[in-house]
Amino acid sequence: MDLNERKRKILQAVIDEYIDSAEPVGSRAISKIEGLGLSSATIRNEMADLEEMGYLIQPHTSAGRVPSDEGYRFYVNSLMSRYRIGMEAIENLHIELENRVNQLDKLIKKAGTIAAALTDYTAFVTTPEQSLSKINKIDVVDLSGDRTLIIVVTQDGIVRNRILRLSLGTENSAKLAYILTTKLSGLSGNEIDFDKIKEIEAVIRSNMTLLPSVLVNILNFVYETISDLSSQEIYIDNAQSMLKFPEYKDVSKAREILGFLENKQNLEKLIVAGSEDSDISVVIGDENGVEPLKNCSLVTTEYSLGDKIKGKIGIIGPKRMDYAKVFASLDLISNHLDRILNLYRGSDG
Amino acid sequence: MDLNERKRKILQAVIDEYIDSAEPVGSRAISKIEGLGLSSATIRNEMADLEEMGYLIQPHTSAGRVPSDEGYRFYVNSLMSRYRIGMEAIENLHIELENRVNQLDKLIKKAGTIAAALTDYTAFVTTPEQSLSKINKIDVVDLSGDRTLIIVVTQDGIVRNRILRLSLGTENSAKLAYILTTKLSGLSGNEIDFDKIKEIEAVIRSNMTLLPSVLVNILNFVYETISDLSSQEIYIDNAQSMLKFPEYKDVSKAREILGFLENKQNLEKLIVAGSEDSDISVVIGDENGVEPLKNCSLVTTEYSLGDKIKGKIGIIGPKRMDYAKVFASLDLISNHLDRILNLYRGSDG
DNA sequence: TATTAGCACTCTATTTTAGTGAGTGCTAAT
DNA sequence: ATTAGCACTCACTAAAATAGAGTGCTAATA
Repeated sequence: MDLNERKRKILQAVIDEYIDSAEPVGSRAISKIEGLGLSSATIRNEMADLEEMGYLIQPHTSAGRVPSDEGYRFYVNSLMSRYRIGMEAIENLHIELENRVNQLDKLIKKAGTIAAALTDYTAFVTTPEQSLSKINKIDVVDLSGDRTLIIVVTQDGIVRNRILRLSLGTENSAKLAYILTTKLSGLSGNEIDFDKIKEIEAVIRSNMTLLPSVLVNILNFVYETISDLSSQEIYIDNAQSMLKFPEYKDVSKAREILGFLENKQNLEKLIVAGSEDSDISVVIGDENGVEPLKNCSLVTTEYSLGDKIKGKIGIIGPKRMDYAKVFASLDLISNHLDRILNLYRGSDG
Repeated sequence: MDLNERKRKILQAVIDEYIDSAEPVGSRAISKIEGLGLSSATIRNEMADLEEMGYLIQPHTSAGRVPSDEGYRFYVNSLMSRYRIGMEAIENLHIELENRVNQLDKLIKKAGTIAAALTDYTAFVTTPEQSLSKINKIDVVDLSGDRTLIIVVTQDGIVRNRILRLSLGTENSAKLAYILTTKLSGLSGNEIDFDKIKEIEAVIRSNMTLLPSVLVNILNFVYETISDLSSQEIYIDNAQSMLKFPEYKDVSKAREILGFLENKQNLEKLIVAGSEDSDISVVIGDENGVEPLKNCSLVTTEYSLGDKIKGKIGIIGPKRMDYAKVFASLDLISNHLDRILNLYRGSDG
């Protein structure tokens, strides 16, 4: 069923107003808005229609209207006006991000912080999913105190390391590093399987003398360290901003949400839920399927590092969040991030 | 001024009770406690004395008593009874920490999580302060897309890296790595000064042909990466537990605290404040000098990695926290952490 | 026919009032 | 020195009164 122009305008006005005030919106407030020129009585009739259509909800008989999830959905898809981010903010973003460009993890984290600052909502970022990242080099360093450090470097500049509790000696370490690098470089984490490991084992056997138990130990560690490549971190920023919304003035609700956000597993579930193939994905209320966040919305977008390696950045906030602003901010940041990350890969900067 | 045995018992009872209930404690409640055998009237007299001495406070005329900061201080220093942690919890701790032993950062983080779980308060951990950590090796890796990765490894197994946006080629990278390692290994971050850098510059000049601007760039990056060694991370765990205490049922207060805890600079200030030379340090209320946390207490202890490299682990909670439990938990964890970290350095594990 | 003014009605939120009870300090008795 | 007894204080709660925002419906109007 289609909405005529007037109904659209009214719906938009109601949602805009509700996003601003968090209070049920009455007909009088809408009738006062410039450019409509309708009396409150007319608005009342229209609002009754919009309620019947499922876009608005009346909390109780003598209250104003509040948008339903469908209302928000319609608003996001077809109604809301674009938000323009100030030049100053863009300038700042530029400076802040450029500053960090030489430390990947910190860059990602910073992007989250900026998203939070720009929107004033809770932001999250995931580190890039690196299971497709190709190995560039493996280093083995002999440490003091009978420990050996294994370092895996990918072509994208990701570094992962683990400490092995045994000593190989400098020479053996170097030899091992050479063998591992030769056999594994150019491969991505998920191309390394049991056969590959067996192959490496054979090469090591024929070039070095190691106790079998030590060898198994080493291979295990190498495998684990490579597996680390596909482990994603999720950072949350500005979580406490949730507390400022009247919808969570009930501390127990706030606690539920913050507790949820503090747990990495929960976030993983949530962020998967937020996946869609469009550029920016919006999950409104119940759609995320996560009980504690049923009154929250989730806006997510992707950034990419190289060809296939992608991470996510997004905003979590109350359903009545300022979608336009959030969209604009995420768009800006993810584009910026893409550009910076690709500068890396392109010509010298 | 000294407290007689009876006053001490009463003060302890009042604080124990208040820690439990968060409500002002009345004379009747104390008189009912086993083993004292005093009427409420007597208790009232004693409590009036304790108030005069500054250990208790009466929120208003007809209310019970609440401990003052001095009261807590006395309680912590001389009154409270020891807390015994269950065998099961110790067992768990053991398992959880052993599991992580091969990834230093994650181990530290995990220790914080366990501290939070054990006490049910907010925990923090700092990564070890590494400015005294000696450099073991410096690696230079030529990446795809005209980028070069510089990796610094310390003898303790700390790895720091940065990406440099220019290409040196494989051969030059190897040469550079060799020179840097030779010149810098065995030195700690704060032993590397301008003269040292000049010295390295000369060596590179005479062994490699690089554009002067490129060379400066490289040296800069090496220096920055080494400086990273002394940058400490601070992790917070279970922050949202603050919300469950009645003292923060006012959301705006809770927000103030959580906002404070989310900011790294704030934490740094706070944790410095928590420094004392004793084994476990306790900062009660105002003592920390930080406005938003004036109703919180801070219990901090140190763990050490190697000889001089130390980090901190601690608990933040309401002033009426269960100090005995927190002490016992931190003690347990820091000892455990020390043991694990020293296993690393001692003989094979 | 679409819009609007007017009005009775509904329901929440705020303020007011009264009442309850935990706790105190003081005094006098033990 | 301790305690029973009592008058008094003050926060908290429940109930009652009030205010006010908003609705739906009807009848008048353009």
